[in-house]
Amino acid sequence: MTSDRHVVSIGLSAAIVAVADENPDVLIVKSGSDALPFGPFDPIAHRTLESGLRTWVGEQTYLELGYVEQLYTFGDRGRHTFKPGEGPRVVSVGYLALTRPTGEPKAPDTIWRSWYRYFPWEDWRTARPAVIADAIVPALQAFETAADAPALAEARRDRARLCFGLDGLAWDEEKVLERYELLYEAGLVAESARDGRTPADHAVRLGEPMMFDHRRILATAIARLRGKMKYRPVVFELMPASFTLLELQRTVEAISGVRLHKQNFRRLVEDQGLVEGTGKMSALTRGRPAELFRFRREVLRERPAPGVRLAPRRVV
Amino acid sequence: MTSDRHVVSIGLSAAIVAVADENPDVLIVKSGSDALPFGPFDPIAHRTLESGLRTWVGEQTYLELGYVEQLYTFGDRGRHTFKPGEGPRVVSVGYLALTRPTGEPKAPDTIWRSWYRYFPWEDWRTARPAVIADAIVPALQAFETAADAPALAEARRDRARLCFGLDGLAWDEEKVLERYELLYEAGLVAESARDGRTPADHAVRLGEPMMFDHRRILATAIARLRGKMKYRPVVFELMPASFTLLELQRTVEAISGVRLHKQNFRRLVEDQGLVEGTGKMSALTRGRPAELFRFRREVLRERPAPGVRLAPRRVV
DNA sequence: CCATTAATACTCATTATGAGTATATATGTA
DNA sequence: TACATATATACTCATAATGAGTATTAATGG
Repeated sequence: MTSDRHVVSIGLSAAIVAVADENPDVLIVKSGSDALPFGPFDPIAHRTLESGLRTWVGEQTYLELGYVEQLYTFGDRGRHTFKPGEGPRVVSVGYLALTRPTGEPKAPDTIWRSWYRYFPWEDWRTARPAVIADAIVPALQAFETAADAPALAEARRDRARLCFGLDGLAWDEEKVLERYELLYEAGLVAESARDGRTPADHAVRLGEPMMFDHRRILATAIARLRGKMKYRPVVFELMPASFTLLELQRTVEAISGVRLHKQNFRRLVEDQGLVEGTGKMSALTRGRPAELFRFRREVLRERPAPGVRLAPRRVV
Repeated sequence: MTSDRHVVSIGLSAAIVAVADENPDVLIVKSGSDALPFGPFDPIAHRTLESGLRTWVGEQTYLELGYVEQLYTFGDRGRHTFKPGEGPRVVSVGYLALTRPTGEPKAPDTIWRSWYRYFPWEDWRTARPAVIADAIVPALQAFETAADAPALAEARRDRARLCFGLDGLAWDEEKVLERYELLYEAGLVAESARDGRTPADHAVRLGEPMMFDHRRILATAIARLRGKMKYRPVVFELMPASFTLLELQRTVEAISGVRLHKQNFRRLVEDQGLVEGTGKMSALTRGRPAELFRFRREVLRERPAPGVRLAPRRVV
């Protein structure tokens, strides 16, 4: 049934995320270009893919992973650098893992980096990122014009509008992967030329590139986390045992990339029973001291889909 | 980097779904026990996993797949029947595919079957399925009692409550996989004993079993479709070019397994701009003739997340 | 003392949702 | 023909959820 021509090897990659100082950090291995921690799956040693991942991530990064979620399995030829003849084809399984901030990583050549370094157009917390109007919109317009059929041009135009919220359409913070794939197809990220998809003479190189298809995996991870957060209390995997409501809000904002309405956020989070006051006060604030809250685990037993639905603030 | 001990072979399985006569049918291959169409991924012939899937599904079932979505990659040892020594370990990638009803399948040993045959507890359209009160609740109670620690017993109790909507909790039609996994762990499905997870002398064998981990893949497919339908117009992949609003509603109900409030469903679907009237009337109804509608493709360019959010009917 | 910063408590309009009622238009049959 | 039955479609109405504030309180640093 399974002859030799069918064998592949499986690579496991993890987007390991922590939020520190209001930045959504991802663990990066510096090996030439930036890479996600990754390693081969050993079918003899490990019963499941996830246990394989946990093991070598532990060995390689000295991190104990808490929350782990499988994202997607990528098998595209041409988006992985292993050349034909160098052994079996690699199929990569991407994972999202959450952890609390740890300070400097203990493993060599490993650092925490804000994911907005790789996706500068995704951070709308202070303002609409300038790169959108300055570089993305004109480049996508050129991509539209370069289409060899009117229907294709229109389709490209529609994609651009929906992905980047043009012509008054709303910005959808969950469309991270759609945006990256559009930029990839339009030849606006370095990986696109590297994979031979577009000529190497393009001028626009948006965001920091990553090794193999790791930026695509990271885009998938961000999108999944932004969505999941709204109906599962996963943010608390990133928080310390007690925190102020503003700290919680800043964490949600760091991930979603948008600012929220403070009073409504508080109402939401309390009415849903996601947190409970500890009675203690935070000492480290500037204004009026805030109460420290903790995650109410019981919410998992009460509500079918408890999460931090976003209550965005009007754009000022 | 990738030595021989790391090679595996990849199996692709597809839950191919069509709705006919108000039944959510899935394409089944009869080969001993019921199986999903599956085949090995050939890394030499195919550029992507999805193109590999489309090719051999086309060859094996004579179906042209329209909508295809990757579900999950399972690598568990012990949930796949291939024994050690029989070649490389198989990692299976599950897919969901949607198609319009085709009548009898053309491929040999292939039939359409309602998915509720495998998940009888998931069909709440006429009433709460009797199997829940008759078999599931008592068996899960026994499973709770059999726990060797009070904390474990309580955790099992909570899972049962949340999964099956006990003690007045709401039924969440999306928790299909959670329910199946709970029944699997509790030894209440045939696969559990087959995999050696539970003693073979258990009396309860809920639903029709499937080969390998195919029932788990199907559970994942149902859950994904039930969720996705609410924010993406995927139902229309299952509908003919024109249809009455009741036909559309019956399709949504077949998938979700719950009855909807007719007037509110109509309001939702029209206000969202998901459909538009064709001006023609349906001839095949019993009561007052209904207008025929068609899917408004433009909705994809207008709304960020158009879908059929469920407006459930009060349980009578 | 007061400007600044943040926390927390309320208010209010608008929209979305759930559950109907009312009426219209077919078919089949007494 | 009249009416029972089955749908389709149009409206209504109360309640809940959401978005956008205003108002008040409590700290710190000159």
